[in-house]
Amino acid sequence: MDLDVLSTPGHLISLAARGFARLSEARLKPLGFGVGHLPVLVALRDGKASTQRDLARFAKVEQPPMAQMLARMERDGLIRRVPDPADGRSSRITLTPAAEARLPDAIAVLIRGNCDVLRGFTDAEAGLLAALLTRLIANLDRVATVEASADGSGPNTDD
Amino acid sequence: MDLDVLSTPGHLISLAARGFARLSEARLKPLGFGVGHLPVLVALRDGKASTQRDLARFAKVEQPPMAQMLARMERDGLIRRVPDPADGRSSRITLTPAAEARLPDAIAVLIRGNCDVLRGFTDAEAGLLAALLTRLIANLDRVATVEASADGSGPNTDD
DNA sequence: TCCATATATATACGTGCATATGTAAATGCT
DNA sequence: AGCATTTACATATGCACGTATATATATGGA
Repeated sequence: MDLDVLSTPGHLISLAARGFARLSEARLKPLGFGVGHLPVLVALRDGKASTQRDLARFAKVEQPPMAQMLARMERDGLIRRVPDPADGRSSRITLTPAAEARLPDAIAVLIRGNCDVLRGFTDAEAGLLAALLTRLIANLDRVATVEASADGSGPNTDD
Repeated sequence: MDLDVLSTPGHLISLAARGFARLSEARLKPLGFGVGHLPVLVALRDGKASTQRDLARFAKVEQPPMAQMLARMERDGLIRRVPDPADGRSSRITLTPAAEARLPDAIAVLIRGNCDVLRGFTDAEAGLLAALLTRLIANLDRVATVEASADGSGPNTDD
């Protein structure tokens, strides 16, 4: 039961994620993007979100990290923020033309990375991996919800 | 080809890794451990490594992050460092009794997390996921090696 | 209308990871 | 032996992520 811990899906996923992030980061850097930018860029381009809050939800990160990322992306000329005329607390976020122009290349880079990493996989195997991961993520979300409602911060644990 | 990027194994793996890390972090915190500590703890307990360099290699992280983690682990009473009498540059790193005593609980926590996350998976599916991830990681290592030798820092790109 | 609450964002701080670079000890070659 | 190189580690800096908390604007109920 000892070495086993480092052979579990949990640890393998962590290794895979760090490796893939490192690879993608290196390839995206020449384009002026980072790996974490992509959900934001895609959401903005597709109109799936335009506020910090919605972007955080879309990317499944907390609000402060999203705020920091948006600050860096604004600093680097990838996005613009204009105060929302209807809500003094909020800003509408838009892609800059430069970011939009380079986005297809960034997506292509990530697609290529996926192909590289799935070398030797049949289409069925690649699909199976995605399906298994999707189920695992669903379990993760479920467990996170349960833990959150049982961590003492919620008023009713007997829902 | 647009929404697709966020449905690729690369992105799914990233999501799964963050979710699993968050879950494990929350569960390990009461034991005084962090997720990243486990490879170090296991390697030290099993005698797989005892220097900073070997620990970094074992955990597959770079040397500076490992140095920082060891500094925090030493600060938190998980490890001790004694100067290597045979090599003035190096230190031998050992687990403290307290850390060793709590390690089995930490491993149990991670095993449980894996079980939670694999809920609904057959043994065959869990094994398949691990096998696919292992192959993916091998591809990742291969690509990383190729990119490293082609990034301009090497003297000969025509090996 | 006014105040309590909810919401959107900002800030502070800690961790994990990366790269780039500095320092000191060991090693090797002449 | 002496000096260049390699090695082990330390430090500086930056990004991504998390929690905890502050601030400002909306909003809703008495």
